Amino acid sequence: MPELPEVETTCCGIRPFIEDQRITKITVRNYKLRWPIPTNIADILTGQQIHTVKRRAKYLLFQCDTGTLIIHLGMSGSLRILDSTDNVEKHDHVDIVVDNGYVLRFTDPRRFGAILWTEQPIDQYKLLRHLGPEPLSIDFDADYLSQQSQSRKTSIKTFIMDGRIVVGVGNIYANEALFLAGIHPKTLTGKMSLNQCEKLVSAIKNVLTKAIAAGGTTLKDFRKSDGKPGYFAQQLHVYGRKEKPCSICGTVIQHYQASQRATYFCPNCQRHK
DNA sequence: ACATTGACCTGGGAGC
DNA sequence: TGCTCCCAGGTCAATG
Repeated sequence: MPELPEVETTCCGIRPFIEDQRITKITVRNYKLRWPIPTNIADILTGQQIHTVKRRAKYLLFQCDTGTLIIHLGMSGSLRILDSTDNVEKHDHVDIVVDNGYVLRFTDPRRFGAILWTEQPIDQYKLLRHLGPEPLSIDFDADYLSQQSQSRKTSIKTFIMDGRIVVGVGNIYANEALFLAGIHPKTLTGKMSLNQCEKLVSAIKNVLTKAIAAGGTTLKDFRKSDGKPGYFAQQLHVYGRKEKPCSICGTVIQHYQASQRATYFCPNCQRHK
């Protein structure tokens, strides 16, 4: 589910309640996520202080005294701040209680999420080591995208969803960014002009920034840390709009499957070049 | 080295 | 009402 804007929204939402707090209790109700939660996680973390709460790609990173707690929301995960551990529901897998009394609760129906622990420097950790630049950083620009795209042989949509190229762009925002840039999703990366790369980089930064401002996109499961949905779904131009008219030109939005991912585009606004 | 596919899970909606 | 099938925001690991 959550792409960069949803993870960023979560990060900013929980930070004021969690940063600088000490962990007083951890309850794990189900250890089986994408990878098993370390069985000794409560022993390791109880009593440790959380110094910072940060986001890298779609990972949430909690820098503690002796290492980093890593949380990924997978497809259906969310983290909420609660003021008690009451009303535990079916998919509420983990509670982290801190000494101001608040509870950070991890909920994830599909259990594609992950909760891990490492004592390594975080950028050397296996899952983060090969990640590309943050899309909202100055390192992600048209020259970079153009340079990376030359040697590769795949579609531009697959390319911008590859975390080794740029992080945080999932299926929703890949569709939206290509629409905003006027680029057909099947365009081969090697055929991208520098001008197209410029348009695409701006479109990615633009759509992610606006989605963060709206609190992310809630299609189904995503909840902000206060339990409310994000409102960016109202601003989607193509994602999920199969057979509806394009909001710009009225042409019917087309749809196809590409490596098991739904792809949506306007055949008029996004012509093959 | 790169590109593609399968796998991991649950729940909701469509269609019969 | 109930069953079956298909689909969903991610991404690693295995395969070609």
